[in-house]
Amino acid sequence: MTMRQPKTRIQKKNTDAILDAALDVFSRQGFRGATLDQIAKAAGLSKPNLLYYFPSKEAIHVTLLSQLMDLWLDPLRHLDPDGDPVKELLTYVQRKLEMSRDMPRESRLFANEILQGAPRLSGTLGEALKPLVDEKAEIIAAWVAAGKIADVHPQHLIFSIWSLTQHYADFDVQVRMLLGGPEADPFPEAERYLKALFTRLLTP
Amino acid sequence: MTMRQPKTRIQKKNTDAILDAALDVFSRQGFRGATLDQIAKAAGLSKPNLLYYFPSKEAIHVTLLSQLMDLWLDPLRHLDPDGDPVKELLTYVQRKLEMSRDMPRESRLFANEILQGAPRLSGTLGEALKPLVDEKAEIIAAWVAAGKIADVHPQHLIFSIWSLTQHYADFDVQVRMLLGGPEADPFPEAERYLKALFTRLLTP
DNA sequence: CGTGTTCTTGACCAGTTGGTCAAAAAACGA
DNA sequence: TCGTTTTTTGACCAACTGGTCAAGAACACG
Repeated sequence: MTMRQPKTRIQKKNTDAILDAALDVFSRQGFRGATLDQIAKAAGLSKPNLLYYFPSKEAIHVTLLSQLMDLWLDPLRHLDPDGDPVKELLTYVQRKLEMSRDMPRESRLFANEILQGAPRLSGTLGEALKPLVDEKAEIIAAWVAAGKIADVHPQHLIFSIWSLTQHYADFDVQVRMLLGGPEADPFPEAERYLKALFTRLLTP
Repeated sequence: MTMRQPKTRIQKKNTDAILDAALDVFSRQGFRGATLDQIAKAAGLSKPNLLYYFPSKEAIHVTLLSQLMDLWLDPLRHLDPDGDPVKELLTYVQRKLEMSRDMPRESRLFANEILQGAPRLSGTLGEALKPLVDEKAEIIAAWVAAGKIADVHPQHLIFSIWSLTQHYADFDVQVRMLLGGPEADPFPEAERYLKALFTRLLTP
């Protein structure tokens, strides 16, 4: 697997299977807790075959994380300084909540990495995340200054959106248990709750 | 180490050192990612000596978790149905935030366990956590019914308190990076922000 | 077809893992 | 003090870890 760009059908199929399986395993076990055997088994490949497509366990993890960062920050990028402030923020909350519902593994992968001190992510965090958050924090600060939303600390507002939405993915086991069984879907009520919360918080 | 109750000075000192070291390691690496060698080194003991005090790696982890649950739920137990509702809840928020500040390792240990699907905790979760949360959710529901706080979903309110406060421990690396450097203490501003948030959310 | 390339795998390796054990070293108690 | 108990450890083990390699199987294509 020295070639980079030209992917045959087989290459595409297998790298996808590997990354999907690795997402399963890494998101549950963390980097150190995951094993190549688990990933290989989940991908339906042999271990040497994994290492034909990726040079190392770490390479799989890094690939996963860098793909994730883009996806993960996308909703924040869409925060429009010219839109209606409260509506913009509520839309952001909802998008993030949908991501927790539809991509819980990605959320847990990210959480695991941060919990461990972000050893493989601190670079990206400073280069991709920080500038974006700074930029959006300024927009929020401008909204506050203009009296269009209530007086809130921009960064902490962003933290609260992240924590409240990602909680439903990362602590999913706990949430479902406390709401009385795995059959019930927590998300419709979560959406209502968060919408009310941020409406009351932000409306001037 | 067959005797259970009668702890000599040495036993107390060493089991404490082991549990403290294990908390460090488990909270960062998760159960599978942690090794007995890491724990032993951090505790200043040899690996066989660890296993003189605890029968297995899992036993150390289980001991930590069961000790933690008690501590962790303590602030919620203090929620007083006869107190002033908003004040009671704000006090709970503040206690939880203080725990994130003063016991971040415990918070991360818990987060790690839940992230992994709570394999070693699902029992305790159902037996200790669920009844307590059910009880306190009823108190909150009664406050809502009496019009003493705004109309919020009790369980989701509790989730939001947990997620918002624990975020400052679990995602500490990210928080500090985005606030501009590890030197600044995020907690004073976090306290102000959360107090305002829950005041606006709960005041009828 | 045939042949060159891509893909797959069984066997293997060195380092690490959780855990054992017997014997030595400390600490204790009379 | 000396014998007993508690504590500590070096040597060791089988299972597992990430990773290698050479050889075979499947595929592409003229």
